[in-house]
Amino acid sequence: MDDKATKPSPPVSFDALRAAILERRSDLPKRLTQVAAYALDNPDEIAFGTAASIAEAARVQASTLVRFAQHFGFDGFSSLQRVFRSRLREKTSSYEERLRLLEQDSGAMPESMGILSGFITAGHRSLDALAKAVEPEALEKATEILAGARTIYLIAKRRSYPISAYMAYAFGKLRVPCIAVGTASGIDDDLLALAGPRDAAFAISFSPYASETVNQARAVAERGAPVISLTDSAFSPLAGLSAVLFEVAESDHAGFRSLSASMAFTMALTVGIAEKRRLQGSSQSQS
Amino acid sequence: MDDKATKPSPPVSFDALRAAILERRSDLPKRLTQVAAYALDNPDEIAFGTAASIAEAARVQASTLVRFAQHFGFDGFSSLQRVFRSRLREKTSSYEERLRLLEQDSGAMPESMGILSGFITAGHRSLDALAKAVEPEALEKATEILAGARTIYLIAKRRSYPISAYMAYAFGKLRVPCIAVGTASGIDDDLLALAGPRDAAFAISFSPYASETVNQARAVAERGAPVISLTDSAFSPLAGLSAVLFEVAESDHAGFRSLSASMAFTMALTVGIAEKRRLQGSSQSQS
DNA sequence: TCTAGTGTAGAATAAATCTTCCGCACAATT
DNA sequence: AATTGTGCGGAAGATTTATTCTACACTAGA
Repeated sequence: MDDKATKPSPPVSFDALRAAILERRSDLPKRLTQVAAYALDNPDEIAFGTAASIAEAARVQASTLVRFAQHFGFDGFSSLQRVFRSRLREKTSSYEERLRLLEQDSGAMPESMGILSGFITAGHRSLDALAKAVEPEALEKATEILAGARTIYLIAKRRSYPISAYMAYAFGKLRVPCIAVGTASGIDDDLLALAGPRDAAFAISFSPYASETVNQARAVAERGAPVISLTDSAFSPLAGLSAVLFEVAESDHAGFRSLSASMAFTMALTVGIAEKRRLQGSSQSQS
Repeated sequence: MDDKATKPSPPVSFDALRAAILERRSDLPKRLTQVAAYALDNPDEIAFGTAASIAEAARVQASTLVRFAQHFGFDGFSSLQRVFRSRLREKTSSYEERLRLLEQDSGAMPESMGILSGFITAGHRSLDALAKAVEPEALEKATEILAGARTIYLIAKRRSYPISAYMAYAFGKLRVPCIAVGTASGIDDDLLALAGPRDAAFAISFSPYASETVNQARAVAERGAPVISLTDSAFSPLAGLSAVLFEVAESDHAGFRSLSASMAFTMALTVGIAEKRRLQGSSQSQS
């Protein structure tokens, strides 16, 4: 009995399971075949539903589902369901797997390397999330607004400051007029007083939000200049006053974030703006 | 009692729920805000996890999740979870496809999105290269040297400056004494004159190498402080004077680099240093 | 036709999960 | 400074959910 019940092979990946099902499909009992067909046709249902609901949908008994799972070496239905869920999770992130290898043998490597691989993983994840989160229309609109601005005001403090610093550097190289607010000495308010409807601002603020950033962004907005914001949550206080808001959730490692995705995003924005200005600049004679 | 508990509006679509959360976020109690933020930032977790696991991840009590759900008119947590799950069903397989479509017919998508996906790709590549390029021994040694230093001098100009700015920020948070050289006004040389064998420096320079960075790094090295360097080529002028040299080739898109990998690397170094100092600090009584 | 064996359904059991409730703490208001 | 109200945490209770078990039905072979 035990040589039948004890399967040495509980497939861990969805693909492996799928292959196993297809292989043994022909010599499976009637109801189990039924389950197999349903499982392959409606994997999402299996992932989300309860045993009862799935059983009903597949016109089987709940216990049949358990038997099905056990036939393939699983502990029970729940274990099988886990495979179906993980499939949905990792639908987009093939990096997860690749980097899990790195994380695994982190026992052998020095701690510092473990930390590094953690940040690399977080970076990959962040970039994936970035790709998903950004709406093309929003990005296009933001680029347009900022490209059309006379002067671009960069507002960022603390953790976000390095990003604006890099933007300022790049804008300088690209000959796009911009002013980084809050670099030093309290002349910020005087600088912001120059802003008008023909200008625009780009504000960056991550979670603990610096009140100064918000205040300055608001000041600019009140002077009629559209504000484009980059933040890490829709809860950001910048949400209310922004013409366009980008939400980029930067993954963290051990509580620290590496700005990898934010950097990629802002560079794209920066280059996009410069590109658009180059095209506009030839027709409109605003040197 | 019933007019408070009986909300007429249990949002059925995820978007409606999201909107409702955003609208009422400001007048939500503390923990409920916490849940709201977590929910919007990690919708997948809510869809898959159990109340207990989600509660733990969001640092809340399980009962708070139920209260949260009820605040928005749901029957209980399960009803709310159903909304999150339905979202996943719809969006399933639309993410990656969308990006792939964008990459394929880049004529159809706005140019700005094409630039973004280019930078994202470059970022992934950079991170992969980083994982391969860094020698665990070198990283460990660098961490050790910098952790043992009395003061860490950060030397970076131009394109590298944002990186050192972020390091300075992180070091400040972690209470690691450091000095960012070259912030403003030409007192750099005076600052560097304070460096000695018990200190250490971290220099970053990418091509075209700023001569000032090299000079300052050399000055520190000559005063006996070991220099750790991050650069993009073994031919960097920093190569000769560095105790440890890291070579990280950042992929570019259209000639611009996004610092994604450099950021990940320096954050790993920063956190590694802080971690090591924390361990050392308990034995050595250097407050 | 009878018998042995395997598969299935449904109920009972066990486990996990969600929900409710109550005491406490904190904050705002008088 | 006292008081009232609201929010929170934790544990007990209720419900849903998965699993096991037993009796029955069907098929195949003699």
